[in-house]
Amino acid sequence: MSLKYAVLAALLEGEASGYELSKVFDVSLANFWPATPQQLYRELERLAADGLIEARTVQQERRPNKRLFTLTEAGREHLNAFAAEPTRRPTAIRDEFLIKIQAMDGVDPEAVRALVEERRAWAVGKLARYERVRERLLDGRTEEEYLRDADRVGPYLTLSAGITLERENVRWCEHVLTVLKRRAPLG
Amino acid sequence: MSLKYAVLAALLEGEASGYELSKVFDVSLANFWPATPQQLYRELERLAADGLIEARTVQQERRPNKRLFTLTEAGREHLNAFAAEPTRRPTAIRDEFLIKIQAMDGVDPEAVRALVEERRAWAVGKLARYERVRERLLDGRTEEEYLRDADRVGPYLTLSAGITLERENVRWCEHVLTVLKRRAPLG
DNA sequence: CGCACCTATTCAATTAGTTCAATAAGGAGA
DNA sequence: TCTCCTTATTGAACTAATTGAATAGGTGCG
Repeated sequence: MSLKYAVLAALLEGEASGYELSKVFDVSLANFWPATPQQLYRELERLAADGLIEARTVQQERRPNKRLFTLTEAGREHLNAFAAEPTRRPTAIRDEFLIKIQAMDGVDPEAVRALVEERRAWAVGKLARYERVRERLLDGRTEEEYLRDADRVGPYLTLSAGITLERENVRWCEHVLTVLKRRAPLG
Repeated sequence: MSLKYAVLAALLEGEASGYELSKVFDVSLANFWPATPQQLYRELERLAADGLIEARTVQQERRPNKRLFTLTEAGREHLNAFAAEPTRRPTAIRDEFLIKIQAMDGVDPEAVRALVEERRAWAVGKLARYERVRERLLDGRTEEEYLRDADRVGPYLTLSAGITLERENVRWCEHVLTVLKRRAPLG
């Protein structure tokens, strides 16, 4: 449903192939709408059929050919209309890890510790990657300057939401680890 | 895939009907694995067929009859085994609103402001509901006492993750609103 | 030289999730 | 009394997402 708009929004950054988008959707940018490569290729076909994006094939000599997609004017308008509408669906979070935490009291504390430690490491890594993207966007300016003067602030604001999320994630994990330590000596 | 375990984990709180679970999955508890009533009823059928939960029908005079489900010993063990395993799937967030923010630079600032304001109000409401659940769980004790002494801390820890999330959500929204105000006079 | 990995895309099958609606009885309020 | 809301569950149809694999040339490593 919204994958459509996630793809259009990703193409605001410029021309991209399905493969490039699948990298972006996997790691950095669109962390608020995950999609597998298969989903993206299908969606790109549909969007092209609807005239919201345009494809051109680029012949490559030492690589498989690729198809690069760009937003059409119709696609841009479609996206803008969507972005101006009130939000229909609330945020949906699916987190296997938190199910495990909910049920942690029936589990060996050492296994729980390992779980939380893994999560923490993962969040730390993601945070570092986000911070690097942030530095690249700011390019020497302060956040205040950037947010006052830049042409586009949307990508920066979603990024800063991601940074906050992962920062709090790390703090939460560390909190849980101290709780586990405090409870351990009793067991 | 994990809906199964989300349901089992929800039943750790005690016997419940499909209807009751659908309320819990909708609002308070399992905010990290949303599910519609239809999904829950289907999943409950499957779990009962697999012997992980047991059903009993309760005749009601002034209401439709309901079927109450409880964890079986097999179900409890199944859940514990799952919770001790390393997490396979990373957190998946699907957020239509953040797609709109990503694309906000092509949109009337007043429409964006309304969007963010709506999101803020929603987060404030959710936070208030979470805080009420928290007070009920703590029941006069301090957090430190609770986390040291309570039989089960899983539900409290997932709740506190939710509280942190919404708190930061509110702060982020307020930040974006000040950014919009600063940029508005220029347009 | 062989193996594994990267780019780049596509197909097929299956499972998961959404949407709409029907049923059925009681309670609340105009 | 008419209508709408709540409890409680079920059915069917549909769309979206996941999984696994196939293809195919190139690069890097030991």
